[in-house]
Amino acid sequence: MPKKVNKISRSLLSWYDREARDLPWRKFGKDKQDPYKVWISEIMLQQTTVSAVIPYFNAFIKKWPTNKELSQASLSEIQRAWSGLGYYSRARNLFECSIIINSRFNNNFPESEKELLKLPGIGAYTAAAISAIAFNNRSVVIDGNIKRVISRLFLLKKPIKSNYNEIWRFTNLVTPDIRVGDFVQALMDLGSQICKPSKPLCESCPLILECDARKNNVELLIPKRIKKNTKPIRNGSAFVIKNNDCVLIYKRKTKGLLAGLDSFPTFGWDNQNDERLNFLKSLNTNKKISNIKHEFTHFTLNMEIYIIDESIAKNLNINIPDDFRWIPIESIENLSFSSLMMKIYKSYLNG
DNA sequence: AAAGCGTGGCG
DNA sequence: TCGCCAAGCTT
Repeated sequence: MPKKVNKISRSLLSWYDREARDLPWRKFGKDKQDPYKVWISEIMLQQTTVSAVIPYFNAFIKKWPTNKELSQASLSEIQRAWSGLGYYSRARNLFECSIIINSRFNNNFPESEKELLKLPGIGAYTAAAISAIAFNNRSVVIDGNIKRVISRLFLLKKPIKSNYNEIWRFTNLVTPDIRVGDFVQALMDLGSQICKPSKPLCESCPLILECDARKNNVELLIPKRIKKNTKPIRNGSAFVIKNNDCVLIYKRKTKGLLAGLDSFPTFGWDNQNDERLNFLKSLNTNKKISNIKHEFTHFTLNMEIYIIDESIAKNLNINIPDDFRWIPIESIENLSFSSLMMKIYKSYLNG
């Protein structure tokens, strides 16, 4: 086993030296890692593809090159920079974390996994990843890719969801004492480029001779997958309410779905029971312009889009809450819109 | 501890 | 088309 373990880390690192992707947050060789950039990239990459992250990362770093500058930004600015990327609580936690790093750590990230784990938005994976990649500590890093790679290398048959301890033991076993940051990134690169879930490119894999799943011809059966339940369908209504070339916008509640983001007034789909939106019930909904379908992780949304133009709005006896804002149409791109809201806006433009 | 939380791409 | 998937965290 020690021989196999040694071979794995050496083969993988030499593969990484040849094949590593040149990603904007990566430094190679003797270049020093910037913990701030490692942190931003790791938060953005949570459940998010590399190709989706790259443009957001570049814009983000351009706007806030250091933690000091980020900590002096406003939450809404950061939410706007996050607009469209998804999982928006990440932006809120990122800001809170930035303030802590500024005020308590003088803008220097703590180097230990244990300290990193205490920070908002940083869980087991991210703490280990920052520790390994930014500071080259020998942390055991486990993400979705690594779970799959390790399960195949050692023929671990239990579903990865219920096999954390065993996967940790084997990952610990293969993690080298040097070049830890390169090693964990190599494992993740291998998982995403070669040891893919459905069509692994075993013939190109530097670890093909060490892989127990491959030896037994079961690489496609590992890790074992559990089929998900079918997604429920929800229905809702969204309202583009016009007044003098402005549209009515409000900020969503600070907890739950699309928390704290700007939004058109909507109704009936998100379990928020926001009493500020009660006035929508008295609106005439005869003027529907379109339907929109939008997929969330855990439900499918069918949204009906209505236009309420000023001639109609004027004659209605509605009380619009104080914290709603009339936003000029042309400055709508300055808002922190989710992709759903952007979809509604585009539907309105085409409607 | 299981559920909630986004989005866009892909086969 | 539509289910699956992608460098998880929080409660």
